[in-house]
Amino acid sequence: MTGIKDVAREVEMSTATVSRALRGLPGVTDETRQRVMEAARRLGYVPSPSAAGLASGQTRTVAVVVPFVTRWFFATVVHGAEQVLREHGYDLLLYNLGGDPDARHRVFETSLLTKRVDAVLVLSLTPTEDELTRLSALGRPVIIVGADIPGWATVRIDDVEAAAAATRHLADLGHRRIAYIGGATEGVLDFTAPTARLAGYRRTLADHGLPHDPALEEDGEFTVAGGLRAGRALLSLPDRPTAVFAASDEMAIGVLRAAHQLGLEVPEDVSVIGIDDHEMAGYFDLTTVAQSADEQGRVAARQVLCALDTSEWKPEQVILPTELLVRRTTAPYVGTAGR
Amino acid sequence: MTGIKDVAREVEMSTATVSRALRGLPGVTDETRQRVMEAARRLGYVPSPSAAGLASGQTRTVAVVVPFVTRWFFATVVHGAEQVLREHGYDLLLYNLGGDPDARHRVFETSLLTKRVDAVLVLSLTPTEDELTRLSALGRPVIIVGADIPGWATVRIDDVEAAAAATRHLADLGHRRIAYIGGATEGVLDFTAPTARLAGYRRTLADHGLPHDPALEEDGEFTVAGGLRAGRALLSLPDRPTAVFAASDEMAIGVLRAAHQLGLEVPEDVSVIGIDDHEMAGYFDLTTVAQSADEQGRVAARQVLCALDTSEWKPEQVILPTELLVRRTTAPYVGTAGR
DNA sequence: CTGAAAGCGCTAACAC
DNA sequence: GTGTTAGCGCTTTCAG
Repeated sequence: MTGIKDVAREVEMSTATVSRALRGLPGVTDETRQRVMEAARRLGYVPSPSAAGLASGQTRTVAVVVPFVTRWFFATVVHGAEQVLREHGYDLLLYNLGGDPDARHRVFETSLLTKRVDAVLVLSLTPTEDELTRLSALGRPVIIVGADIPGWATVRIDDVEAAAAATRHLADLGHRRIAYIGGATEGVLDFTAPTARLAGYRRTLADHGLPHDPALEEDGEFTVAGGLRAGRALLSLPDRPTAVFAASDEMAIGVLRAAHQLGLEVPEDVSVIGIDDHEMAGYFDLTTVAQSADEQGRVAARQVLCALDTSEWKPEQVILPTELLVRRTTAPYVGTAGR
Repeated sequence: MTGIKDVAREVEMSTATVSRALRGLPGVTDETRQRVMEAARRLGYVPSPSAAGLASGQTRTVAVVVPFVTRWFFATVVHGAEQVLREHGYDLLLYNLGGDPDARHRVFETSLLTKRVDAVLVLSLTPTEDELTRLSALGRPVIIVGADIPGWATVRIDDVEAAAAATRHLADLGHRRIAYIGGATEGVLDFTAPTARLAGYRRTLADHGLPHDPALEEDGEFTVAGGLRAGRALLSLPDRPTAVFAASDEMAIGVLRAAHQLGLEVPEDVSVIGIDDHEMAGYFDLTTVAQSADEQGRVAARQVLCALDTSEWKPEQVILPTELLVRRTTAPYVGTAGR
């Protein structure tokens, strides 16, 4: 394997100069740099990240901890982050918890992260106190995406407001029995979004003077399957809701399916709205409160890069905008006469 | 940062012994190992992968090159692979091409892979001759998932047979005008699956003595959007097909949507079948030829591990089974009377 | 079973 | 601008 030494010998210079030239550091003549690059290319020089890492203490790698890569939101954030990291020469180490409580434990516990990455991106999880301690112990920038953890650098949307916007849309259409499908507000894999969205829903109901009926709140586990189940339960109610707000598009799609199975028309019999603007939302004409997962990934990655080359970096909370996208699964409430 | 030296000093032994003990190598008394482990834990010792990598030449990291993390199949394969790799102490470096031709070029061209990973997993791409050369030049195990590259280690399904099974199912139901929606058989990101599936479709048509109508073959780009577009085109034909075989569930879902938009009932007016058993397939009652992406990821990861600790490893081609899952989007052809 | 010592390939002060 | 010189923190012969 040809190393930096070989290149140095080839151009009859010291390895230090070669190293500087190759990395684009100042203090090297343009001509020298040219010769070095040329020689490196000719010799087929390939740098050793291990050696560089050992010597410099920087791995040019960032860890991304994700609950489930298979979920649209997470995959998309990873996609966005990878894009800008790669662009800046950083590699992305994927830690997929996959719903396995042990995996989560292992990742944080045995800090495999240490000495392996320059920074960490945590997606949507609410780290426990203990995990936060370990994360700060890393002494490296940590950016949290999709969760609101006070005091930490986060990139997310305003979940309360997103849910409020969805609920408001339904209320403005005249709906009075508005159901909510969310997710567990605690558990092994806990997120802050479910709690915030539920709060936004309830607050809006109150704001509009609408009664709060606990029977209209269901857990849809943030999956299509869960949304289908919850939707079926809700829409089979004797006094069923005329509108359903699902806290994610995947659950909303499940509700659409549930309505179909029960022979209900959307939006004639029931309005449905989600959150996300999932890639499939458009094909279902699903009205939703759009957020850009991609952008959240990119912004988070930029935060990482910024943290990495700003000596005195301080955690920042950035909130990305959401937008109500009215498509065709929501319609004005027309009373029972409309059916 | 406490290193191996600190642990050595603590137990009053050489770093060599500590290293051996920590890695579970033979030639260390049980008692010594106990003391070392204990001391390491107490001191909060964290190994440095860079140092270990530099000294041993092994990074305990495998690269996974994926066309689009956001696509169900790829995300699921990654999920499966990550699971077994992590279990065996390997990290997963994600290279997401994201449809960017430059990205692809960069990943293979500037062999960032070298000296950085112990093995490479390539998902679905058909590497070019040049890329294959570079891959072999790595001198490391390379496993290809979801593509048929003769001479290389691959893990995949029999795409020809999967497509044949789907087509056969439709033909057996009495359909004679069976459309096919696939993907480009060449391009920047080219896969072998589209070609194989098209072949399976055509072959089965011929086997059943059904005419081959080029007008019934559309490109759906393997996305819901593409499937919707292709489905709309196909189902708007004057003499429209009575059944549509989409080479992926995502496209099939697009077709379902197209049918709905055109006011056609599935399966009464048109039968639809896909391939994958995508997580959403069940909710659409989509008949499909199931493949386990998860399992392909796991098997591929096991191949990697095997290759890594078998000195004389030879590439193996493993083909995983598929299964026709008849749900409710396909039905017997009942002639025009049925409409 | 354990230890000594020589690197692995590069970076970073510090000289010149 | 460029060279010299120490390491970075491990693993790995080779001795004992």
